Amino acid sequence: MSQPPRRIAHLDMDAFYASVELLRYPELRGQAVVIGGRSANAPTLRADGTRDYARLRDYAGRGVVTTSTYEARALGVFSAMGMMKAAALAPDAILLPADFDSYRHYSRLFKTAVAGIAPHIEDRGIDEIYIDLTDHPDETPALAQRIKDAVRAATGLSCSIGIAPNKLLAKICSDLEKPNGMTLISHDDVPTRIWPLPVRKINGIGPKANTKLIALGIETVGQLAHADPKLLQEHFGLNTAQWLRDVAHGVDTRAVVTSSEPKGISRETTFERDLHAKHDRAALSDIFTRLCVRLSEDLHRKRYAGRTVGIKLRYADFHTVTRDVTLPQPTADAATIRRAAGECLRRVPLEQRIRLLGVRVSALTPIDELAQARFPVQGDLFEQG
DNA sequence: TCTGGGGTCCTAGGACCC
DNA sequence: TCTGGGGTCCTAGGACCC
Repeated sequence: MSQPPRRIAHLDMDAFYASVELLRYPELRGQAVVIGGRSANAPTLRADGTRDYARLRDYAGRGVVTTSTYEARALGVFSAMGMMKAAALAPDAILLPADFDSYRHYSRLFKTAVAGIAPHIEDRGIDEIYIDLTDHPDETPALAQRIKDAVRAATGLSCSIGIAPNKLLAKICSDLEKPNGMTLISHDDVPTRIWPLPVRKINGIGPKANTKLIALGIETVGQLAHADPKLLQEHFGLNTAQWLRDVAHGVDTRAVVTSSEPKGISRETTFERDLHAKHDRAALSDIFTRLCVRLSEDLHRKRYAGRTVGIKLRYADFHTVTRDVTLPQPTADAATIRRAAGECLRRVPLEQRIRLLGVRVSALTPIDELAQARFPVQGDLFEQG
């Protein structure tokens, strides 16, 4: 029994953070604008009422580009690029600090607007969603346009939509005609529309796999589709090789998942300058404690407790280590997290300077479920004793 | 001019239990 | 006196995504 093809949309907001900033500062429209860095760069108001914006060239210190306008991208400035490199490429670009509260606000607005039309939504972060339109009565192009119009009406922002028989293809499609794009493909379009694309366009093929594939002479999705299965298996293992072949043929059976529980909650920070465990002991200890307190606050706000407490350390040479410990009972308490994380820290080499410290709680349980389970659990303990 | 912060999933080895 | 497989939990690291 073959299923009728599904109708899956991927909706991606166009240059989301930068576009939200342009709503607030419309005079910047058409200019190269970069969001990122540490938050000392907010525009200041001059006496005559005009704004004084920081320029990328004025930036000094650590940090990466969070996002940029299409004008900045034309100058070679993209997400995740180091700020100093971006400043070398586009010294005159406007620099704005990220304002995540504002982005979350617009995120809620656009998701609510879509849900009013098609409620079967999978959240994929602040600026993108999958929508299962299979059971929606409307015709596809009109429906996609309706969704785009609703997002625009709710936020003033444009988005790009890809609609395809599965999430893999919908995701690739939403990127094909950005910004303000709408791309519909069927499975039959895979050879003409997908095979010419570089393998890196596939969600799940990152920098490492890309480099390996290119070394094997595989640059396009079509070449991947026709690659020798044994060759792929030798270099990627059985599971990944099978997955690579499936995605190259546009095959993806993953469902649109409308709700999920978080697996872990974490806080981390990269220092302004690298710190040494002995030399900067007090400063490090202070940062460590503050991370634990903020993590505890996050856990309480989201109503989760976790049994596994872990740390992450990044050394000056960027080498990263993690340690974790599992407690007998879930916790959200700052002092308990701090103690457990402190134990983890003692199991890690501390000769080299450190650039990043992080704390994480995983193996989560909702606090409300915990409250109901607590008494029976303690009863069991008493019976043993 | 070195590379943020928040996540998910996968792999792999060892402990431990049946 | 040595030897099974399977299952689950814990820990560490890595790739990847937004």
